[in-house]
Amino acid sequence: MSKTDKRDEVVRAALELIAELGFHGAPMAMIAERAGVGAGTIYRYFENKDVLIAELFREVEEKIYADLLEGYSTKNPIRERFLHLGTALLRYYIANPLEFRYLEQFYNSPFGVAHRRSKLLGSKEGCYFFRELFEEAVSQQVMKDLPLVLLFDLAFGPLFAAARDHILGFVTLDDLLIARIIEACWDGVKR
Amino acid sequence: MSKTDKRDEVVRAALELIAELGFHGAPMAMIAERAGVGAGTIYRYFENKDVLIAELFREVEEKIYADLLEGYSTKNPIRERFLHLGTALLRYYIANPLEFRYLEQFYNSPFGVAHRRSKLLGSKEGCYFFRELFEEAVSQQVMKDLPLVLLFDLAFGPLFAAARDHILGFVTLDDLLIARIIEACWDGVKR
Amino acid sequence: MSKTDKRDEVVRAALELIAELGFHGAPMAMIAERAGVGAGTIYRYFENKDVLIAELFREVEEKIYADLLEGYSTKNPIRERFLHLGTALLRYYIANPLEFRYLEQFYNSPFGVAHRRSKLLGSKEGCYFFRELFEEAVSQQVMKDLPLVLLFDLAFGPLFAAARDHILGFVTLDDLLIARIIEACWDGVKR
Amino acid sequence: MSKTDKRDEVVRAALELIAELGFHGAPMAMIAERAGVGAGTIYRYFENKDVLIAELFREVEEKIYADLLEGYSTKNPIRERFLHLGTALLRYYIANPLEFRYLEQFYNSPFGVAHRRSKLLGSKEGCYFFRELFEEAVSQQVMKDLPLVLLFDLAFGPLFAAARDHILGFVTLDDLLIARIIEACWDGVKR
DNA sequence: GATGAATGAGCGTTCATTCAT
DNA sequence: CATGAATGAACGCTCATTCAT
Repeated sequence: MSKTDKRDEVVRAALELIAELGFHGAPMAMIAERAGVGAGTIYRYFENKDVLIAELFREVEEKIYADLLEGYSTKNPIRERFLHLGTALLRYYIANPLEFRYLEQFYNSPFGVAHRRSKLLGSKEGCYFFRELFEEAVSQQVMKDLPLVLLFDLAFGPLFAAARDHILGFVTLDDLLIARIIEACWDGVKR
Repeated sequence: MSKTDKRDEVVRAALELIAELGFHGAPMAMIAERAGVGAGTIYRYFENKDVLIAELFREVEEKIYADLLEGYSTKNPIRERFLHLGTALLRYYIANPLEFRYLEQFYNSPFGVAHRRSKLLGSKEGCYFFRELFEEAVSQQVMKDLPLVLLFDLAFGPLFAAARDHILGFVTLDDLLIARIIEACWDGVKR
Repeated sequence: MSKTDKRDEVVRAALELIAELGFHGAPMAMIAERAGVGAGTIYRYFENKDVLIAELFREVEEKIYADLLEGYSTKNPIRERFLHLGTALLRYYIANPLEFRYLEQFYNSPFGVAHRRSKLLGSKEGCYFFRELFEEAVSQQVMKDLPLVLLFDLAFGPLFAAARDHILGFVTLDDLLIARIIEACWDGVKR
Repeated sequence: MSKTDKRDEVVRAALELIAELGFHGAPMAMIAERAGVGAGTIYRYFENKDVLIAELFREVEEKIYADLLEGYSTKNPIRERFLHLGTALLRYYIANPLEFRYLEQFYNSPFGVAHRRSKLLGSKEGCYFFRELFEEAVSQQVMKDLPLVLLFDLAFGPLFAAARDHILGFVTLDDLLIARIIEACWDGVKR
């Protein structure tokens, strides 16, 4: 097993266990066991548990952004771009329920609040395209004239909630439902 | 201090501390101290910490439902009823940030998932009026023809997100903004 | 067993084990076991291991100072007072080898250095009578005109070393030898 | 880097780090890094950490003895020889504070006790000249008629203490003070 | 009933040592 | 030979829960 393999196993195990059990339900020893490594090994790759959690978040976020941008073009009309991003995001969550539940854990924690704060205040790149799209949409009077934060809430609040309900088995989202949900999100933000 | 007083003090202390510090940041001993009772006393009223957490949730939920129903009449038009409930809920969250943050903690935990499951599958009363309203709205073709769960997501996802952003200081919601958010939620669910 | 009893048991166990095995050879769990209490119990009385170590030092020091001052009078001639203190100190160490070895551990550690520093710079009371005696002796030209620190080194360096050698069994100190050692210490500092 | 070079680098690094941080503050990995070798490499030269510690002590001691004997002649008068050795030793400590602090760590540890025991009981060579000098001094009635161990304590206890206080910055020893300290040590042991 | 001292399993983390490369 | 990634026992410490008072 190569060096990178061990690291990846730790990341995978942490994702699985934290998604299932939460940060506090997933002790380092359990993560190590699931990863098939010694407890001390984790600390070769991650300074401590917090760093592991933050790094795992970064990796998940990166994967998602890469996925969202596939086939995304700023030349398309705003509505189309919105539908593209929304659909891709919801699909991604549904296809990767562990990652989704991990994100839930992360956002709902001191890490998440700090992250959200720095993303809003500073110019945390990565999701620049969301901000770009929404600012353009507002300036062109295609979206409601509301603070960006609230537009995000209107657009992604339902999306996140729907993904969760699908993953928990409260509803089963097929292509049609996905499309209708994203349309409804658009209805919420559009002028 | 009467028996009921002690119990209430424990509930209040638990709400404050868990809202501020999370379940894991609020040890029983700390709750006891804040409540002004002995650590063992909590166990006279609540079998264990999980039960305290669940019971506290029940009380918060009850208070909220009572608040929402003030001035609510099933005789009013559907849209008006929706706006009433949404506005009241958002206002409640903003006015009671500790309770809101407690709910966040609760929903984002194994408790929350179990609770949501039992509410959807069984017919957990309490929020019957939401279900009534939405079912009526769907059957009268005023709302989109989507599963109830998704309509809830569309309606309350943004609301919850907006409340969180206000409480975290990312935006400041005044009466006008609140009205516009609830209108936007309506845009999301309406046909 | 009363509250104080447990605390005392912890102190006694810590003294024994640290004296025998050093700070690092005496884990908290071992101290707890020797004291006949649970591991967590120690933390009711001492915030952490460092505090336990420091507090234990304080108690030992206090006991020693009390012992030294028995029968000590500043009205006696300087030489007599010196012999009194030196003899009492050496006797104390010999009679309380665990405490002596604990002090050794303590002085030879970051704690000890910090303590020594604050004692020399600030006016850490407790051993004021040593300083008083030596300063008086210097000003009356009975002791060598050297910095106080060095006079302490000349007086107590041999004393400490002799106590250690007795405790380790390299020599057996009886009353006569004790007297001759203290005389020799006096020879070292006297003018 | 030759085999011997690596070994020497390990010894040097261990000296530095243990002197600064103590045995427990200087992990093998840290020593390896400072020495510029792999962690496993240390174990080629030293069976384990204890052996490294003991070996390092032996080397330091050897260096010191070599230094002391420079210009030392058994033909000189006893007092002069005493002053020579004492002065050279104190100067050595002051000029090599890392080695001094290492010795402190070593003496104050199970190693030190064992070493001292074997040196007194067996006839650990190396410092034979100290023993020779003192035995001669006693038999010629120049030194007090005390067990050898105690004479060592009287002579070197203050010396060691003074070196420590200089290194910790509690006093600054210049040539004059050094001379006076060694004189005072002589006062302590002389008849 | 009410208390809070006591408990000990369990946590995150370290580090001397090993061994495949 | 030399390496350093891997190990896992052991550490200091926390906290939900119990129970003698």
